[in-house]
Amino acid sequence: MVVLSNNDGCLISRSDEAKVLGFKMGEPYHQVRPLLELSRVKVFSSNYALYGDMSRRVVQVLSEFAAGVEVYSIDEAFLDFRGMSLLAPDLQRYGEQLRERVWRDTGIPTCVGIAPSKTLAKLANRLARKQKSSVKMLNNEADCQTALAQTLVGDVWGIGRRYARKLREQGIMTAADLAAQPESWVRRHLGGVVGLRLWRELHGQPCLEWNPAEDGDDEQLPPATGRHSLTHTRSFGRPQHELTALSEAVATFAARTGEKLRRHGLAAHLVTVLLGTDRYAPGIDSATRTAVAHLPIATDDTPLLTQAARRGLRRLHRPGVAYHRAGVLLSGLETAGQGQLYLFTPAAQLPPARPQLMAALDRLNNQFGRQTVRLAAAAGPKPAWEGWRAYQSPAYTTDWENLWQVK
DNA sequence: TCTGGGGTCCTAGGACCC
DNA sequence: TCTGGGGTCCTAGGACCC
Repeated sequence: MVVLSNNDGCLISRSDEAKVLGFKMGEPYHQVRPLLELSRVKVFSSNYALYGDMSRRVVQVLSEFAAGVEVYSIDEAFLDFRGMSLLAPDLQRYGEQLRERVWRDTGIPTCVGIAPSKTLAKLANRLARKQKSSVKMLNNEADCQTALAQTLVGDVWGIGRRYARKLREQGIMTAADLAAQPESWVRRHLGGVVGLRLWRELHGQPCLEWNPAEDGDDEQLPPATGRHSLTHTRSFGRPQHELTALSEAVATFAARTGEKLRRHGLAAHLVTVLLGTDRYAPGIDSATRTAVAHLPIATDDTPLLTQAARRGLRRLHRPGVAYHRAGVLLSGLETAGQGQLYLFTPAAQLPPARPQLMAALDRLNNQFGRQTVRLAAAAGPKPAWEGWRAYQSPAYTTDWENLWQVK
């Protein structure tokens, strides 16, 4: 079985059998499609509503096992065991219990890595998965050394393809080799302070921030370091030239960013529009061009965001150019309703804030489906630029139509 | 017809300011 | 030989993560 990226573009997830058959992560679907059919591999479009909901359920279980849970990605979380008085053997057992509970309540298999730093915990988790032991603990010098020696340098969290190659060229093959380098060398060759943090983390010295889940049924958490930006971008099903179509796309994307903003209780000062040509066309100085609009006061109001985004688009758009991708990026984020007051402009002249209207909009769209109510500037149900999703599985846990079927 | 999307952090050059 | 120094903003790009 394989799962495809948005627009059914690339292979982004593969079962063990598909891996054995030689299908690679990130391979373009259209290139391997005949081979997939020949091998009778089941193909699925990605289904983020389903994954998001299952992820939420797993996190719910995790939060019963530690005071602090940091949701790092859709399928990973850090648990804060500081201050817990469990001794090593009990900690191991605790990890196993956690895993059993997640399995029982969600049917999702997990692995647990326990270590003094995030980077070492990731490394331990990886070994747990490889060694089929499900829980791996690194709580003394000897175990850490063994684990580092068993890990290729490219498999360390924070070492990507480029750094891995560079390190290998220097004869640094394993995480242990990297940890053995002098600090100054690491600082010089591995992106400055970024590399330094990584190196210290490998030595069991926590250097990465603890960012607990913002979630918050009851907030007694440290100040949210929060996110700095929020985007919605899409590749088009086919290239778009016309300002009208692009404008509809950008308005639709702006509305999505507005929804995300309100869900997180944030407001944005800066609205960036991105417009991209064909990334794969040879020779063209392709790439993405951007335009930024500054809002006088931070807002989470969809009409204002849309207006700003469309203004930016008009500045970017060149007639006759084939655009393959567009997006809206919001930055300069702050907590909604806690913004700087405006000194010189009388309140009556400020852009209108319509929290109730936005709340009503979100309620309707949550209840009756995305885009049930939208701005006229946004695109209708089947826009020309929308891509494919040919093999979508049902979102059983979130889609009320499917819930009825299950009944 | 055809190659994902959402993030973070860091660096650099050009245009501009005083 | 020799060209000020300290800023900001904008845009772009490189590295990494999932």
